[in-house]
Amino acid sequence: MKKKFEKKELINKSKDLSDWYTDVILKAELADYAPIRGCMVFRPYGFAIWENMQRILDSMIKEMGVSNAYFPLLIPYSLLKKEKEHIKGFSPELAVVTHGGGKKISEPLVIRPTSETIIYAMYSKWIKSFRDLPLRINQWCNIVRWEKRCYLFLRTMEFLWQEGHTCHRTHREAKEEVERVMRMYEDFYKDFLAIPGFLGRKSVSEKFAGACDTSAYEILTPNGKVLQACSAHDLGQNFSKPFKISFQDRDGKTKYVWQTCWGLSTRSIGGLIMVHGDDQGLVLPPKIAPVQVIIIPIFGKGKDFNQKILSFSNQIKKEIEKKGVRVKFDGRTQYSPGWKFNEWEIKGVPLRIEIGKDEISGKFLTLVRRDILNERLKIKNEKLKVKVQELLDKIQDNLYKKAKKFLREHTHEVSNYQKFKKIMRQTKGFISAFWCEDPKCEAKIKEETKATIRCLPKKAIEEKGKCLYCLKRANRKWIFAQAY
RNA sequence: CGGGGCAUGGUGUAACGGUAGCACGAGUCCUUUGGGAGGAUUUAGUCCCAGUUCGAAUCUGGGUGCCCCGACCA
Repeated sequence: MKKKFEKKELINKSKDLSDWYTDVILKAELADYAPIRGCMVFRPYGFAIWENMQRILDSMIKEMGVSNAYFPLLIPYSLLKKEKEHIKGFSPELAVVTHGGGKKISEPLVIRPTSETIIYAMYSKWIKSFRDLPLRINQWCNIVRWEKRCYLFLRTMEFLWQEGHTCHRTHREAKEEVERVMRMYEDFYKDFLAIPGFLGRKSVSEKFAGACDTSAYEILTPNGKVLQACSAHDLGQNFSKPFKISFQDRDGKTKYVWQTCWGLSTRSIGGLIMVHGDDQGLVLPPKIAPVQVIIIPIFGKGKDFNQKILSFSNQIKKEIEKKGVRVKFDGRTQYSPGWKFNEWEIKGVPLRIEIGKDEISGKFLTLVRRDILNERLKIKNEKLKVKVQELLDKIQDNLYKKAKKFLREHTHEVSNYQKFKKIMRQTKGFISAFWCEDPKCEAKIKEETKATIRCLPKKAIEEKGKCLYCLKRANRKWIFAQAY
């Protein structure tokens, strides 16, 4: 049947990803533009996604033994200056407070672009002995970076994230921490957001300002560009020296601590939207969907009849709720069932239950999966509770498999630079290729193809090969892609 | 920040320098409800600041915001 779309018509995802992206965010009521350049408002539905992510990740962080704390939003400029690479990396995007209480203040205060400096100023006070180590703290907060070009969720001037900051007695311990955290992030992305990706180490030119080593999880979006989904940094002693975070070790000697920091931001919501969405709108993985099941009544003639529909729907809702499923009933009478179907499809609710005359008289229910829209499932009433959970699990699983398939189809092994250029011009995606690890080759490749080094995969092995660009000897295959 | 485009009710659009119109939405009432319901009725607008002009949505300058392409970034 031909649909006559008049309201909330979505732009085709495949036709124009970036228009679709903005459109679906506004129409699904995830977010809206704020009256401040580059800033966005998280609307309740969008914020609920973030709250679910926070809840899950927060418990994972705590399970690792890291505690939450909170540090100030404002950072004295002098503190921020202490680590040279760090200030150099961040100074172009700082928001600075110069006036307070109507007067110019003597030392400008910076709104945190990240909290290393303010946190480490405190750490130097708190750490005295090897017995104080490891010190592992996380904070959930907002960040401001004066970005030139903004994009809902993916790049806004203010964003929300968690940042973990740890101090260790040895470099080895710090490195282990980075690995542990990256494993946690990978699990989070795969198991909850259903997003596969590449985990690995950054090249020198791509690492965090002030880190000696950066690890990241890179995910693929439908247009072949990739997103850095989160990262963890081995800071070495780059910060502990200028910030004087030192301790007396067992041997009586004073040593500087070895540090790590790691973060995951609301950018991940942008990735989630892009990876799973389709022409009908959002498709949310059940594990993080604010509403997992939507019940839509199909009213008819007569008060008694509609009352029956209402009470039956309510009974179904309660039954499902008992199993801990997030379920909502849309009893609005001003909209037709068809209108509601479309509405909740845009919002990406994983499972829909329709309740009308057939359901209240029969012994079955009608269910529709968001990831397979053209199929109406008939479920026996008594099997509902089991089936709902089973279907939610299947949807979660299916979304991951689909994304994984797309990732596999868009990951290429390439040894020839001409072919590399051709892929970057056409489908893009991830390219695995030998690189001699000379930044000059890296820069040239970027200039000529827009592809940058995303990471050296964790699973990479030592092999013999030739650099994609200069043909000199190379020992490892790196992952290239065009970044968002 | 460099290059390009755009800005009209809540949304999408129209109007030669001369009456701001249409559709959707929203409000009220009635009839409807298994894939974006219908009728009646009401409602609301030229992004901001200057300038040109008898007269500006329209022309000029500046600002702001959004989109696209570059540089930067989680």
